Amino acid sequence: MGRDRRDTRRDMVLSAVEVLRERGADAVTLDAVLSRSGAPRGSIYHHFPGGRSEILSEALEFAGDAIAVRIERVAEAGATAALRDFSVFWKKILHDSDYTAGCPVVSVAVSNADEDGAQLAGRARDIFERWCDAMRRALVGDGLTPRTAERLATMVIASVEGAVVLCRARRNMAPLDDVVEELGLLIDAEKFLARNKHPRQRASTDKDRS
Amino acid sequence: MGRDRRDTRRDMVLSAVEVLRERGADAVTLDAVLSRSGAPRGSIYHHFPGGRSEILSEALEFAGDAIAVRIERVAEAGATAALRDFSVFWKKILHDSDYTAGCPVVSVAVSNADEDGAQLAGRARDIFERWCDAMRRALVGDGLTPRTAERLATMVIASVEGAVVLCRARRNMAPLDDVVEELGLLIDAEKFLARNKHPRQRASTDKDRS
DNA sequence: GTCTATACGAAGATAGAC
DNA sequence: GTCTATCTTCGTATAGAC
Repeated sequence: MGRDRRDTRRDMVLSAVEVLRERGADAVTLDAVLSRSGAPRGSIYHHFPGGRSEILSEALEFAGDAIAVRIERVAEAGATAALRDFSVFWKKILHDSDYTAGCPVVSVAVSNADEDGAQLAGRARDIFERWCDAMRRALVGDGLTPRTAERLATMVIASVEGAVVLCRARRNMAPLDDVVEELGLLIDAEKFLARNKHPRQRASTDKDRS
Repeated sequence: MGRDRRDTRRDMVLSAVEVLRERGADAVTLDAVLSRSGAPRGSIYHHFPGGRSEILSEALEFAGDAIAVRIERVAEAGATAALRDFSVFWKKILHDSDYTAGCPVVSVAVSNADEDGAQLAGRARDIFERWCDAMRRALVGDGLTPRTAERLATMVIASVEGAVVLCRARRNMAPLDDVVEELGLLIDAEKFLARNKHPRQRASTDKDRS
């Protein structure tokens, strides 16, 4: 339990994250992780007694946590800053990978595999929840009501994640640029409505809630 | 080339679409398609000489085309109607599958597999493009400028697609409800800006375009 | 800790019988 | 058209040597 685990184990997790981003959960095979990380085959069950399942789970956790921490940190600077930082993060991923890499959490969420797939899906849910919550706090700090902030935070995460998928498909940054610009307008609009205390009519009536 | 292909072949494609929605592209195995459709094993290479690759390709095409036609049809009734219809479509998919099914095009886009994966990714791009274009025309019909309409159309597709992913993860409709409501506000805001001819300052300067 | 060897199953694809 | 082998490859996992 010391910290003699350094290179090999960490490299394997990072490689698993890469594969997860580029080719989805099903593509995170032991061979793929080994060839990427250069780790020796004999190290697999030494570092990960749970085998592939454990590697995949840890990769998801690692990647989701890193992004969550990032959002939470910059959220104190306000929603606009958080949105900008979130966007910059994905643009770097997209650019550095030449549009072959996307969001690892989305990858897990859309491949509801069999057995441990349910457990992974649950973790994906928690990670998304954490991202939304950090963004929501940033929006509350900007003066929005809790309910509006929650709705808008979901909008930010959903639209950026969707844009990342579109950017991969189109192999350019246009969708993310478009979404960020519209989100900026939307945040301003919500702030305006909040300042002027105009409880505009909403389309939905808060039914269908969980 | 007649039309004696009826049950078996079509059933296989429909089953492939289901698997694609629920478990991603890699999960579209011949066994999965056969067990779902009930088709006989010997029919595979009779109906699909290209094997698995051909089945997957046709499933993507079939699903993407159906949605494109749907958007294009309702787009004539305006952007708000198109958004509502698009949302209703996904809510039905989510509800009927108990949140186990999502967008088949996203599934393909995030699993950039090796060989024919590149070809599939190209098809996914075309399908997204077609969806965005139909939504863009609806927005132009509502009085928005071409550039604003294009940006907002991308926003609609991206945010709804992202919301579908979040709905699957959370197993409820809240993300989609939130996104649709915010999109309604955004469409109204853009219409207002267009009507009042206020060329507001934009954050981006149209660089980084493809 | 890392290596090799091996077992086992899943999956794609082909050949030939019916 | 459909079925039954069969081949091959790949991926997970284990055992035992070094």
